[in-house]
Amino acid sequence: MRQGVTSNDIIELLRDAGLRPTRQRLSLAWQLFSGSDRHVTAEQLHSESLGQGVSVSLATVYNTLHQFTTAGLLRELVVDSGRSYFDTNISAHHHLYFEDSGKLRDVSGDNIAIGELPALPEGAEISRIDIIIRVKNGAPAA
Amino acid sequence: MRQGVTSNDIIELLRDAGLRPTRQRLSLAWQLFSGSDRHVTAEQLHSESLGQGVSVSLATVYNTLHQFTTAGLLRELVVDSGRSYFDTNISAHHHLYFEDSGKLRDVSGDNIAIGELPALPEGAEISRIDIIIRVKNGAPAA
DNA sequence: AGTAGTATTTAGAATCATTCTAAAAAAACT
DNA sequence: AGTTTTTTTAGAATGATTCTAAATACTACT
Repeated sequence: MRQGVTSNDIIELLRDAGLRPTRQRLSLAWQLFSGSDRHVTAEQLHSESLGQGVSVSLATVYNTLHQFTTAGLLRELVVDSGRSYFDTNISAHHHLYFEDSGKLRDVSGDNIAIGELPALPEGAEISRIDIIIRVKNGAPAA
Repeated sequence: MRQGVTSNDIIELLRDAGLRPTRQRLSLAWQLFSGSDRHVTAEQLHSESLGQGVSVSLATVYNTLHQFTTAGLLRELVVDSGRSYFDTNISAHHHLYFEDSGKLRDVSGDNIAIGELPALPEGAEISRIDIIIRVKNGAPAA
């Protein structure tokens, strides 16, 4: 998300999503949306909050991440079994996953073309296409 | 995998993987590799075994699935957070995931073209590309 | 501002898939 | 048969996540 985000922008973001601007939601939204795009786990976001002196419970972090996801502000990413990442970049794109470090990096959606798919059953609808390029031996370039 | 698999084929499969043909490995390998391709979870395979009167512990099912995966007989699939699927089809292909039912279906790798990727860091290597097409409202066609 | 009513947060318990542990059982080797 | 090595196992442990029910914070209304 763009730079120069104000706290009013964050309040509005929440209001538009139908979520009351509580202390904890404001703080979490600020962490997620005021800088550049991020990929975070619930645990990460939680300890980041505590580190900044903002007290939020882990349960609230989970609740909030799911609310943001439902509101379309985040995209949930399943990359390895056992933990979920949340991506603040909700535009069409894919991921490079560094297996050694557990880090993720975005890949533009333009680089990948999907050809014809098998016919889907009656009434079925594609909700999303996830592409994960798994990389070993190497950390993401800064 | 092809039809007409004999128990000798299964024994050889295990031997080639450097795994002793124990009662439980034979039984699990038979369930996995004697018919057509499958996508299973550890729990599924475990209760299937019990249902057939073959007693195997859940720990052994997990161990065996991982051994088979390491030996290249299976491919582990992460499709939703919290559980792993194992796919007996190890050729290049992708997946249709039916979110409602949790069922998976193979999609030929030919239908998807990957264009140019961002340069990978020094020494990094692509270990796998996973493509999951998530479908809602609809079960897989028989 | 005060208060009623609803939404949110929270600590801690509960859950679920998975992994670990250390002991028992099975297989292989001599 | 006896010894060594591998495998299996029950049950405990782990770790991420969800649930629960009580406490707290927001909002709207007077």
